[in-house]
Amino acid sequence: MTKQEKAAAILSDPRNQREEVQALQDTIYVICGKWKLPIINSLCNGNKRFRDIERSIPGITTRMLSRELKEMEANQLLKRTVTADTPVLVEYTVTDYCQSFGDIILEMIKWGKQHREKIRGEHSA
Amino acid sequence: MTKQEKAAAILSDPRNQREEVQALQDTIYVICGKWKLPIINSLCNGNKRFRDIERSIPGITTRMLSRELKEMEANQLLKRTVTADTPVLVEYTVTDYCQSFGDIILEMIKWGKQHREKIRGEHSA
DNA sequence: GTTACCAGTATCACCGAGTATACCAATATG
DNA sequence: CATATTGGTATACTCGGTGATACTGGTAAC
Repeated sequence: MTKQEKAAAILSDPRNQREEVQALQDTIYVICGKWKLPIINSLCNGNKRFRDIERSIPGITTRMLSRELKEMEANQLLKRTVTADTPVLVEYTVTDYCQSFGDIILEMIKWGKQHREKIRGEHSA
Repeated sequence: MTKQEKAAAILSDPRNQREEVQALQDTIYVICGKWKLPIINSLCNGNKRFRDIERSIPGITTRMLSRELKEMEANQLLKRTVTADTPVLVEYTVTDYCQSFGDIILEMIKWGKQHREKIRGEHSA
């Protein structure tokens, strides 16, 4: 069974749909919002400091970054570490738990690029 | 190169960050929203007619269904077919392209289930 | 001719996510 | 001293996704 066949099978099996849709909506709930995945992506790119993350995500405001970081920390998707030296240094890192998102992020990046190409190609055609 | 290595390589390449954020946000935009997945679910369950889909999704309004169907058609996630007979018959079906979303959906289902387990485990612990 | 179904549109309104902008306390540099 | 950076908060605002409700134009059965 190929991945595609498996996908097709799951998508067309009525008996599992409720559970599948529930799991999907759980995942969507966790990642929804405009900035959570870009933030995870930025952290995975090696950014740890608040301003570094902010600069690495075009268009985000300090307010939204602050809010999202707080919420994601509460959801155990990332860890906030303060080194008590002066000047105070704050570092954000993704948790192991968050790393399990890696596969999804890659698939979504892949799909997003393909999609952009596809839609653009057909508009110009 | 393993999947993990590939992931690490992609996630740690700073040059592609803007493009990746864009791709991510595109994908998020396409699947987020309250009704898109339930609609795909309904279509996969065999519903094709507007009123059938509407009835199969508790709480959706004709307005939202209409809007979402239009948008998803524009994103080529589904196809709208009109048989010109009287009375006019309109049928919606998911496209092959929508099936290409399968990989992401599978990853998200997998993660959602894991997440549910994790949360449950921690609350009972 | 009244009621009901189909495939939608049209208006009005709410509300929360997201934006813009300014500000704060601390540290550092010159 | 002035200015800049870090790690954020506070306040006010906008905007679009969503909801509620009503309506249209056609077909059809009773």
